[in-house]
Amino acid sequence: MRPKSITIKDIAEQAGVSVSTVSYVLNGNDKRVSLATREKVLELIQELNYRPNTMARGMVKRSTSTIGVIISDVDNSIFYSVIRGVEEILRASNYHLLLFVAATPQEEIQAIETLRSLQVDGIVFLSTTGQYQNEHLFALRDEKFPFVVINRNMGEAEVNLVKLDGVSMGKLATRHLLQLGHQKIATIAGPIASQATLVSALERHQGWREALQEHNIIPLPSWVISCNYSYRSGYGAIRRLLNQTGRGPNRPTAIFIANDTMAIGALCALQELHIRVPDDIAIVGVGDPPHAAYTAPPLTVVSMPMVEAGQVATRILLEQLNSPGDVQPKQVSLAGTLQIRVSCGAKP
Amino acid sequence: MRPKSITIKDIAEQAGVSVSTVSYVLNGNDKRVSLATREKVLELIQELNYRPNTMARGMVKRSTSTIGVIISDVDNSIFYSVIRGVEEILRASNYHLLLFVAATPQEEIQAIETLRSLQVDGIVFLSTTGQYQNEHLFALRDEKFPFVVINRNMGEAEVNLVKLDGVSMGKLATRHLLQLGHQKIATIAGPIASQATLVSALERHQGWREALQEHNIIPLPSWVISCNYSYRSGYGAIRRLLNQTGRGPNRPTAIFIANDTMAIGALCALQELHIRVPDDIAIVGVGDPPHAAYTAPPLTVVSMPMVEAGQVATRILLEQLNSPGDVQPKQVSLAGTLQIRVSCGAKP
DNA sequence: TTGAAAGCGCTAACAC
DNA sequence: GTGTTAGCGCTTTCAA
Repeated sequence: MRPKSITIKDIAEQAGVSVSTVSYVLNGNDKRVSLATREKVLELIQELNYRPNTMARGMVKRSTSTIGVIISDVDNSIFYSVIRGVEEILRASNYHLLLFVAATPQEEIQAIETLRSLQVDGIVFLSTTGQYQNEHLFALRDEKFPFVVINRNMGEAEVNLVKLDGVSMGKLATRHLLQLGHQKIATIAGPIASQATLVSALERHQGWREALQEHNIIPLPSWVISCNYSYRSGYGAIRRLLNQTGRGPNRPTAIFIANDTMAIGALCALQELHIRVPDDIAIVGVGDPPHAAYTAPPLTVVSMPMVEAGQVATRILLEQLNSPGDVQPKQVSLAGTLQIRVSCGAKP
Repeated sequence: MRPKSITIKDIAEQAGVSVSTVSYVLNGNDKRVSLATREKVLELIQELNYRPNTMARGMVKRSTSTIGVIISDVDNSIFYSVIRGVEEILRASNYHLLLFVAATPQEEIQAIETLRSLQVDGIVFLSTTGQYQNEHLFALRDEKFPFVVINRNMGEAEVNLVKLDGVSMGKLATRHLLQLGHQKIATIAGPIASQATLVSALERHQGWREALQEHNIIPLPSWVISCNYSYRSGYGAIRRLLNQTGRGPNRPTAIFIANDTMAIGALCALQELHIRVPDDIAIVGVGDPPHAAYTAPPLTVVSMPMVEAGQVATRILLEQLNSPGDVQPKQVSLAGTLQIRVSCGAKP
């Protein structure tokens, strides 16, 4: 219980006017108030260092200018990129950001409840990857509670959605390799064949395949190593790949690696085997953590526009909040950008 | 303006009781309410999916169970570590986190105002590094508004403060080198001599010096390169160092580098010069970003307990919030931890 | 141009 | 045990 602070009533009394008058000047209902009173009130506000109580205002306006952000994982550099985007837009619109971390569906449900208790105007969901339960999101939608989802597989559901287009990323990366003259392009894929198949992995893999197709290249089965996005799996993938392809003519001259973590693992394995990158083999990854520029050699990657994802999602949300009637759910797909560094041998 | 939701009044009517009764069961004033009514009320709450309005409650209780976190920079991996710590503790206490980014003093002042308008119960300030204006924090303190500051130079001011002990970090790192038998230990320092001198840099440097002293080693002036914490400066420092020391007996066999970014720059420069790490020269840094484990070779560093910093800060704040009278400001100093990897040649 | 008063959803002192 | 009621700080209709 913090101490009683100075209120609209205080300044009304001191100014010798009614609270409604003060409220008018506070809310820029300027035409209603005479210049004289307005000035007096403004002065008092300054002097007494009055600070409007957003909550009290929120009670009557039934809006807090606050939106909740629920993230599934703090330990991921994509988070702060997204948060940055969200924060930027929110700040520009005088909205505020209530941050929750929810690693499990139960926690997420709890976070939603709490956020709604706190009367947030909307929610942004940010998922890193993985499977999700979505029933509670469908419930939100049915209640017409405004929210938008970033990077989450919602099936065919009609909700506001910002997705990162894995197909185009895989394609972009692979095309780069093709343009550099590579023909035998292997891939270290994410979970595309296990019980824990991920849409992102499937999409990126598909992009690789399509790019090859564009050049009429039929990939050998031995060029594909299916992993699980982890460092270790990327590390191990190199030996598996080399074993499968042998040293003969089937040996790939380049590898498309479906995420950054595996790419760094692969880099390490290659170094241990004294296989030089990019001289002996070219490497391109997906995802651009801050350190990708500082690996040895610096990784060429397709970076994901996470800041933009945060921005777009937030804009969609605010737009909906400021639209009177029902709004059609928006779905936005964001493509990646090639960051040419050293690991493919191209000049940046 | 979101739609009117179901309120305590609704459920009171349906249950045929008064709002206060509902309020009693809501607030666990259980002894007051007969089992029968309580059950009925609880049932209705379930059924109607009633969700208490935290703001309305906050108005009367004059507490929102929300604390603000103001960070100076999103693009920093220490940020999410701290946030994680803060969030953990808050969640465990049923507090909520309102996040603001404020890169300049003006933005910070603005953020504080907004946060107070939002009636947060307290504020955690997280600074990455750099100079700060502190007047507005002193003002906060004078108003007895609860807050705690992480990693910020507050002079002698008596405020809640969590600091990262740079001296012990420098000492820890340098001692490791000494224990490995190094005698000629150079340092790439942060800004210790420029117009933008940083306390953290001074402290870490001091730690280096003290560790050498413990072994009665008098460092040569040529062993010290003063930089600015940036990648580029770390990169450039290597040539400067080598030029200063020459190839003779003064040439150091190890370097203590005052932050991770410079360490990675140095690593890169050394690689280009074909100086092997750790064989030709050992490297130890301060600060442990996620990728330090994946550099070539993996960096041995003194890591800073940022998650813990967030936890400690939050605990201090919550403690103060739950103490009736005035509380003595707490100052906590956190030491680093040695993460032994490859760049010093020691076995992990 | 200004003010009185109702009400936003909830808590808690007090009365019954 | 339960209800009445006075706020918490603010906005906004309606009347003056």
